[in-house]
Order: sequence, then C-alpha cells, then structure tokens
Amino acid sequence: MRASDLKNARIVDEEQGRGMLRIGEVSKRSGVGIEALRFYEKSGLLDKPSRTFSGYRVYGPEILDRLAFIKQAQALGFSLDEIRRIVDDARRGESPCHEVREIVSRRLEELDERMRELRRYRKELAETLEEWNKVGRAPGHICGLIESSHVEHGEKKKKIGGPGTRERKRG
Amino acid sequence: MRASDLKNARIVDEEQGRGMLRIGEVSKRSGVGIEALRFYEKSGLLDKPSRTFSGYRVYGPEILDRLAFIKQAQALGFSLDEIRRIVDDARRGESPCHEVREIVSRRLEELDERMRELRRYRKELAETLEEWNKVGRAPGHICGLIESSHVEHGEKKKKIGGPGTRERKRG
DNA sequence: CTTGACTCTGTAGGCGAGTACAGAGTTTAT
DNA sequence: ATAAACTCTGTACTCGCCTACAGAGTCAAG
Repeated sequence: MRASDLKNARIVDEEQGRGMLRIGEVSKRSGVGIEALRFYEKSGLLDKPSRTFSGYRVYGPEILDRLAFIKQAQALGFSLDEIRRIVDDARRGESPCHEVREIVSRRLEELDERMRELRRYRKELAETLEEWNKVGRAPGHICGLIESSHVEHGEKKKKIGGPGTRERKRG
Repeated sequence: MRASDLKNARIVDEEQGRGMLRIGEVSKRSGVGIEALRFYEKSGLLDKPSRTFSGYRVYGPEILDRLAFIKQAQALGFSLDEIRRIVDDARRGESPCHEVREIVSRRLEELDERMRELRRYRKELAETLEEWNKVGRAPGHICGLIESSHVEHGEKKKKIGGPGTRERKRG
C-alpha cells in the first residue's frame, strides 16, 4: 500500500500524540505476534486500525485490552471463531453473554466427558504398564503391551477444545 | 500401475485361495477407510501388499490384526509416527516394547499434567458461570463473564495427545 | 456389449491457529 | 547518504490424519 492509494481509510499521523502504537510495539506489549495481529484483523477479530500516511497500522492503547480479552477467552477454551462471534455481538450492541453462557455450559459438559475418558485411559495405560512389568514380555507378535490392552478402539470421538489443546509459540 | 509395469512386485492372484482380500473388503472389515489404508501404506505403517496381475492390492487376513493393532495403539494415544517406529522395531526383530514403555510412561506424566490443567480449568469455568448467574451482568465492555475470569493467559502450553483428541469419521 | 461397482495413481483440500517468506516501501540512526 | 530496522501485501506452508477428486483401467453381472 502506498500513500497515494489511501482514499477512504481514516488517516492518522499522531503517533506521538496519545499513546498510539505501531504493530511491532503492540506485538511486544501484548505478546501476540505481528503476523497473528494481521491474521486476527483479516479474520474480523480486530477492527481495522487507522493508518499513517504511508500505510502503517496505528493502534490506540485500547488494542491491548482487546488483545488481553482475546487471550483470556482463548485460555478459557474459546476458538477464535467463537471469540469473533462474541465480539461481533458486542459491536452490534447486543450483550454477547447469552452466547458466551451457552458456549461455556456446552464446554463444561464436553469437559466432563473428556475427563471421564482421560481417567479411563490413564487407568488402562497404568495397568497395562504395571502388568507388563510383572509378566515380562507378553507373547504378542508386535507388542503384547499394546495388544493385550482392552481400550476400545474404533469409536467416533469428538474433539474438544480447552487450554493445553493448542500449541502456542509466543506468550 | 499396469500389468506390464509389474517387474519386481510379488504377484499373487489367488483371491479365492486362502482368505485373500481386496482393499474394499479390508476397509469394510477393519473400519479403516480405503484412502486411509493407502495413506498408511505410503507412510510405511503397512507393508506393501502383493498385487493382482492388474495391479490391485491383495491382502492376507493378517492385515486385519495389523489394523486392529494400529487402532488399539491409536486409542492408547500413540501418534501414527510412534506406531510406525514401533512397527519398524518389530520388523527389525527388536522388541519394540522398550520404546513403547518409554512412550507410555512419558504419556502418563503428560496425562497427569493435562488432567490437573483440565481440573483447574473446569473449576474456573464453573465458578465464573455461577458467579455470573448470581451477579447478573458484570460491567465489562465486551463481556464481564470472560473479563472477570482469572484463568491465566499467555503461557506456553504443550499439546498432549490422547483418545478424544482426534476426530474420526469412520468406526 | 454395456452398465455399474471397484480399484489404481497422483494431487489437492481441510481443519485451527497461526508462521514464514519474498519483494517492496518507509522510518530512524549514524 | 546509507544501512538497519521496521512495515506493507500476498501467498504458501506448518502439523496430524486423513478425505476427496479426476481420469483411467479392471472386473462381474445382465
């Protein structure tokens, strides 16, 4: 983007004015990568910021609150898509909390199911390991340890989000 | 692949002989999709099967055991890559159980950590929801429900596999 | 002989949440 | 004046585990 291309964008060039930040600074202060910031903007999670005459993004300090909100919601297990819906509601003046409540209660149920699964799984794994320690090696032709386990396979499982499900490089 | 291309592949055409199966039949009996079977083969998880003169894959009945093994291992939380390493060991005549044991104990530790996280998370989520039910709506400018939560954000988290982490279409 | 079911190869797509360039223009410091 | 650091756009790539498709060849039944 060149200065001459800017026709309808709100143009601001008062970086020195009232705590206006460029993208690198926002990234440093928020801990969200530059590319991620642009990605968030593209996916409608962040408002389009104003620009300098030369096309650089310029953010007001409130962006940091918004990003903190996003990270908080992520930490609570919301997907970016869900967060976008919430933010959209808020932009339209509707309280998003109805939506939030639904998502949260749904996630609670999923979470309980997931934890039940994990407990079963952990038990199975530990028992199998212990059994194998006692018996020596079981007579299976690849690995008795696995072959003798009784975990059911072949069920349809649902993916359930939550903290720790994602991998984050920055933070 | 055409019949004329077959030079070094073991060629067998006795489908009627001793329970030889073509890929569709294997898929039906094992519950593993055809495309997945070819994918497994390409990634070295399955031996290259013999072929008919016209190039069709022909499997012996032991493929079903192998696939059951793979599904079992998946259900125990092993990645295809880990399973491949195990199967490779077995092919080289080494007992893979050492490797398996290592993977399993590592996964147990990860699992415990993951469950601790989930418990914290669940507690936080439930408390936040309940609090919000009592208070009505908190005075946050997007959603007090999220803003008032105390889940820490911005930590690096590790992805930990396990049953339910994957999504499977066929069973 | 033709229809339909099956199989082959190779390539592309899809999820989620970004990351990593390339190639150009801009700002800041020396 | 020039180099370093920053930013822009757009596109492609990552990871794991497949799924989908195109276009061609094969096989069994009617």
